[in-house]
Parts: sequence; structure tokens; C-alpha cells
Amino acid sequence: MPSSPAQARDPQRRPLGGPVLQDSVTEAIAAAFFEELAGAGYARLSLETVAKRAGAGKAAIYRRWPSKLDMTVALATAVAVDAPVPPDTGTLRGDVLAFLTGVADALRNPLASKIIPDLLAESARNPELQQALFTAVRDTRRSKATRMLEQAVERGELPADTDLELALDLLAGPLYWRLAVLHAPTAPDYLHRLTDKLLAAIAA
Amino acid sequence: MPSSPAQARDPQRRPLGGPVLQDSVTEAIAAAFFEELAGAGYARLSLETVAKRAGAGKAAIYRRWPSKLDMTVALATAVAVDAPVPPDTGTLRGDVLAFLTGVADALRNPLASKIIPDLLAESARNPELQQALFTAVRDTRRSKATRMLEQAVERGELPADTDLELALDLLAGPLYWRLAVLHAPTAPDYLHRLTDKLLAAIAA
DNA sequence: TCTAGTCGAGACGCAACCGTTCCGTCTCGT
DNA sequence: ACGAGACGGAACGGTTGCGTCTCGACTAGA
Repeated sequence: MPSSPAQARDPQRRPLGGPVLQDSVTEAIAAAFFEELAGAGYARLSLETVAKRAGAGKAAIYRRWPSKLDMTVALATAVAVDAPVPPDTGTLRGDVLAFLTGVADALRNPLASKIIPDLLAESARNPELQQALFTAVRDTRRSKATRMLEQAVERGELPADTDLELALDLLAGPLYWRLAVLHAPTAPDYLHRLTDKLLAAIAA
Repeated sequence: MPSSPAQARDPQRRPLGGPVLQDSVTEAIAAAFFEELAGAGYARLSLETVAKRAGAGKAAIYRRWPSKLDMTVALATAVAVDAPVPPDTGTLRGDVLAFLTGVADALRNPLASKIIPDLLAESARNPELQQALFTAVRDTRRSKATRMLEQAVERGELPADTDLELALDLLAGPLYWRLAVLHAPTAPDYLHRLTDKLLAAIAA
């Protein structure tokens, strides 16, 4: 049972890299944690180094979370729920483009593009981490994207028997592949071209 | 400069998990290496454990590769070049389905589906590993897939101004996303349905 | 038969990190 | 003014892995 004292207190304040946290020490620890996580990866991440980078003692960390795993789950969940707003532009094309833009913005963050694949790889062999990531991130995003497609069906932009499962893979896969796996750049109009292709695919 | 004595000697012999290697000791080490890599990940991988699992001494490993990184690069390259044959079924639809089938078969291997995301995440912070993986795996596959699309253009199945770059992301992304990231199952006709969507997208 | 090389096994020194515990200090609320 | 508690910092014993090295056994070719 992970103790997670890292809860929001002042919802309208959102310090840049770090999530919404209680106090300055917790924020410094969280920021150092994510920097270390991006630089070294989960497996190599040392709480000693995190403490040092945060200008804190190890005790300050262990006073907040019982272990590295609990800390990771709590912090990752905290940033994940700090999610982007749903699009709802009125048209499927607008929604898809907004969705892709949100994903691209997130993955273009140098820290995120290293942390996310690392945590996903780690979660393949860590059930607790996997479950936390899946329920906090995947399910949230997935339900929002599903809602986006269902609205398109209601508007008559998509047939009622649209393959939602497949459409979700098409929405997320190519951009993740390019930005998080290949670390390849995207041309300025890449998202627009991708949107065109995806609309054709989903409607097919 | 990685020493890579792990070269093919008898090309027609391909022991299951392990690549084409020189002798039984090297094969045992390689097999143990991949099992450990899948189980623990690159960062946590211990050469002591690999040696123990292979029933070998540590010296047997250090006699072959100078370091963990060189070992990983050499072995990963060895299995990667042991690539599947190109499709060339005569139609774009057949080629795409064959391509996706090949990718799916590879990613459905429990070891591969853990090793590949792990090495890709690791390569984000290890330039030498990244370069080795990219030249040995990505470029090889990418050129084959490009050739597949160019043939379709020559046959008149695709317009001459087809966006190859985008098409490659569409081919690889969704399946990788589903199998390697989400670890979600695929329905029996998933690849066929995906092929239909992708053909519509690429031709759009 | 002798010799050179590899084999499995494991000890070695060294370094890093874990999780805990203790300092002495500083900042609160009362 | 006082005590409770969190703070940074440093040390602790224990574990793990690295890369080197040595050992006796086994196997090859000369």
C-alpha cells in the first residue's frame, strides 16, 4: 500500500516540470527525481543522487515514500492526472489534430521522451508499476479518445460500426513511434499530414 | 571499437533463441544473456548472473567481449541481421500484410517484446547502443519497407508523390504500440483489419 | 607425450547503493 | 520561551556487481 502524501493543495499552481505538490522540499525532490529518471533510467536511478540533486537528505525522501517503487508510482501518477484538457473542437478533424498536438507536445519534452519509454519498458517486468501507469495514464487517455470518436459517430462523421479499438492504436501508434522510439523530428506540417491519413484510415 | 567474434560460421543452422554463433559455450552465453536481458533489463543485467545461468565462468565472457555494452551491441546486431525475408507478394496489400505479420511474429515473442522496448529506452541515453541499433535494425527494416512501397508505386498501386516517411510511421507505429507498449492481445483478424486501414491511409 | 589454450569456478579489491540511524540546526505553533 | 518535528548531512552494515586474477581439469594438436 503506497503512502502518497504528494497530493494537490493549490490546484491552480502548476510549477513547470514538477507536479502539484505540497511544499518546496517535496517539489525539489520531485524535480530532481524526474531529472534523474530521465538521465539514468528507473533501474539505475539512485535515491542518494536524487537527494543530493535536490539538496536534501535521504531521510527527507524516506519520510515521504517507503520505497523507490512507491515514489515512482506516486509521482508518475501525480503528473499523469495533471492531464491536458480534452479537445472537442466540433469536428473530428479538429479533435484528432488537437489530440495529436497534445501528444506531440508532451513527447517533445526531452525529459518525457526519455522517461515514458523507460517506465513502459520497466513496467513490463513490474506489475505494480504497470498497473499504476495503466490505470492512471492509459485508461484516462483511452477513455478520452474513445469519447472523441463516439462524438464523431453521433455527429455522423463516422459510421456506427467504427472499429474503435483499432482507431485508438492508429491514433497513438505512429506519433509515439516517431517521437518516442525513433526520436525523429517532425516537419512543421507533419501533424496535419498525419491527421489526413488517420481520418482516411479510421473512416475506411 | 567493439570486438565481435560472434560471427556466423554455418549459416543454415539457426538455434531457436540464440543467434548463429561459433560454439556451444558462446551459444549458451548468448542464450543466457537474452534471457537475463528480458528478465532484468539492460541496466540491471548482471554478467555474473549471465555466466551462472550459462553454466560458464565470467572469464569466458570477458574473453569474448570487453564490456557489457560491447557484448550487447554485438549480440543484438547478430540477431537483428538474422532478419526475416522480404515479402514481395506482388501486391501492396499482400506485402503490407506480410510485413505486419513479420513484425507481429517478432513482437509476440515474449523475450523480444521485453528486450526491444528496453534496449530502445536504454539507447536514448547511450549513443553507442543507439547507433548500433539504428544502423543494424532500423535502417535495414526501413530500407526494406521503403522498397516495398516503391514497388507499389512502380506497379501503379500508389501515386508517385506518396509520402513514404509518413507511410513508414503508419506501418510500424500501431502494431508496435499495441504489442510492445500496451502488451495488448490481437484478435485473429487484427492484422487484416489493420492492413485495410493502412492501405486507405497510405493511399489518401 | 608434451604443451598451449580454453574451460568452470570463484576469490579478490573496489565501488556504488540501499535503508537506517544518528547528529546538530532551524522553523514552526503554542 | 518552549518543545515537537522536519531539515541537511554523514555515517553505518550489508549487498551487489564490476573487471581482474588464479586455480586445477580437460582437450587439442604437434
